[in-house]
Amino acid sequence: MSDKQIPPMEDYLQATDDQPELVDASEDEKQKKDVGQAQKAPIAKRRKQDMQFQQWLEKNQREVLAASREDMGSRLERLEKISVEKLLKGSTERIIASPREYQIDLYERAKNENTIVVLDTGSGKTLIAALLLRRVLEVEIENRASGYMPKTAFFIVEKVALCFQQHAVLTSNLEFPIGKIFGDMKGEIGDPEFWRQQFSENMAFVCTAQTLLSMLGAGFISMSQINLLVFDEAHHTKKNHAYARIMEAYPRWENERPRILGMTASPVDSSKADVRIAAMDLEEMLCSKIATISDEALGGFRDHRDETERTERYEKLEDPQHSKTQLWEAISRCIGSNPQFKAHLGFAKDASSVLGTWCADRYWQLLATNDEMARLEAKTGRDTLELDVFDSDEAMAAVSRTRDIIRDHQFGPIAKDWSDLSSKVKTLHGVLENAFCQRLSKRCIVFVEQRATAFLLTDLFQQPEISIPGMRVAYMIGSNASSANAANMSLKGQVVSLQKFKRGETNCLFATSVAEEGIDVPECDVVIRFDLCVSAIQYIQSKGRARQSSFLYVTMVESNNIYHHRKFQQAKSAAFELQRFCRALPEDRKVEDFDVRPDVLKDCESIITTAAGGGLKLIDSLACLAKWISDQDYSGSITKNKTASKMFSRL
DNA sequence: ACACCTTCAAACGTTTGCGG
DNA sequence: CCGCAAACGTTTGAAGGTGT
Repeated sequence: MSDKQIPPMEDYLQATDDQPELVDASEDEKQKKDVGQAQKAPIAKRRKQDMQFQQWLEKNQREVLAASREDMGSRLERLEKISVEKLLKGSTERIIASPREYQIDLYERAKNENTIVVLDTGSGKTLIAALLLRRVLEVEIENRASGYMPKTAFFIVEKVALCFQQHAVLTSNLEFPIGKIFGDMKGEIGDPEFWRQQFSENMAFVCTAQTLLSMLGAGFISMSQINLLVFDEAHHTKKNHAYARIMEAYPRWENERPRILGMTASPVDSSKADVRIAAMDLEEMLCSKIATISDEALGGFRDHRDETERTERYEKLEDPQHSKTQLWEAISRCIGSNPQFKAHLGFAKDASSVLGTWCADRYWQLLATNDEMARLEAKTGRDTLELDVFDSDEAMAAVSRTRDIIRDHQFGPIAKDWSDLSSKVKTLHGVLENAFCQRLSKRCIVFVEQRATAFLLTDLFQQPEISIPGMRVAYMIGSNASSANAANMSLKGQVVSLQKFKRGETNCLFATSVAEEGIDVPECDVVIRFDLCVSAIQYIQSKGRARQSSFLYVTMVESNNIYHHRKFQQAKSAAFELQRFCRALPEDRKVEDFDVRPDVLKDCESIITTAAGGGLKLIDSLACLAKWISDQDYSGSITKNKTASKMFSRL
């Protein structure tokens, strides 16, 4: 394992010490990777290394220059090539210099007690966290100088992408060394030496919840060594979510405990329970008090806002049973029994109703051109392998027959009168046309429920028959490959398409719920909910997307559908209720010393205490045990965590 | 119960670039 | 010219949440 470590920097720095001032500290990591091969090299080789470094430097500078330029066109093809980290780095500016009054206000409160800050996305939650972090780290430096045990601050996020983003923001705003941890560091994780080094180098970390949890479990760090916990999107703290598990380790009754700052746009995200109870549960879980600000406090920042909220009605949709296309029938006859295609068939049937027959057929066309088809074919072969050979052949033949059907099918253009598009799509087209042609909107986000819908709509609005001048579409969806769908997007793909949207290369984004959290596009001034918005949090979050002075929020509701209307009204009133609750004075809902109800903490007691001092919960103990065994390395028979953990999970 | 969404980690596969 | 290793992408599995 030790031979896989990254070679030390010294060799390299010596070789290039003619230009040390050009070495930006934040680039160290990349450098190490780029020139990691630099070892004890003969002169000639060293010169070559120098040259490579020079080239790398130049390349890097070109990229930085390009990033700072507002020159879209020439960057278009480059964008895909730059690493995720680079992409995010170029887009952050220094924000800490100019805090607003309400931010100072909330910061003061967070300084004195555990707080959950409730603010709309885009109104600078991160800035409050940065202020608090700076303060805590300053105190920490003093403490360390007077000989106290060193402590570390953690900024906990939920997604890897946010980890990059927040790290970029924090490092560009604070002078302190901040590390970044997420699950991608395969070799280093589980190596105590690595962590010791990390802790000595950095005073704060941005990390995903999971990784912090495993660190706590393995005893690399304990709660007593932490001075600050910042939870991004804190409303996730519930049930057995990683946030909640971290909080289980939190010493609730001691004085010397980490300060907590939760940040969220809306403290609850369920629609069934009473919002007040849910919000109080959250306060209990996080041992914190909810704090927010009134509209007046937001002041001029929001006064000139001209919000319009509208509901668009569309004609009742066709029954999926009656709108099936001929192509669908043909394919269904062919592979209807293949479970691999069930999802596709189901979606296509719905699509023919919700989006229109043209889209439904188009779906198959896109599916066939994608590699998806080949994959499904291969999977069909694998799945049926154990069965009868005859069955297997039969299934494979059906798949390839389907391919032929799709290939031979005549895919016409969209009909002139749009009769093969659904009323919903036509309405959406009208709204978008209005937005881009008359309002001259800059950016628009359309939220949909399913990923394939986003994919299809993106394709649809690129068709010449229907496209709107000046509108450039893209889509953004999550990255679960396993769910059988033509549409897919890796983490990098998400970042790239979001960056393009921010920069204006695309100005209309079709997105699933991934985009509801975390992203922040200031220019965005139109938000459309294509599928019904079902819960209060969706309503708040998607409204919070936009913070342009004139801003349009459109919800699409089926006309004469009483259920839709009621659902929407419920979400709206819940959102209103929640707002009122948060703005009530804290005294009205005081949680006395966080007397935690027993049922909230019923299975929190730690059952094992490791030598390193980490309390283990039952849920983590198996993994830990498996790891310990794999560390022992019994003659290579059990070398992988997974093997061991599978063994134990059978017990 | 089920289908849908999300996440992370680990295991594979493929490309690319370098050195012998 | 060939072979190896790093980087990157893809697939799989397990977990969690939500809502009908």
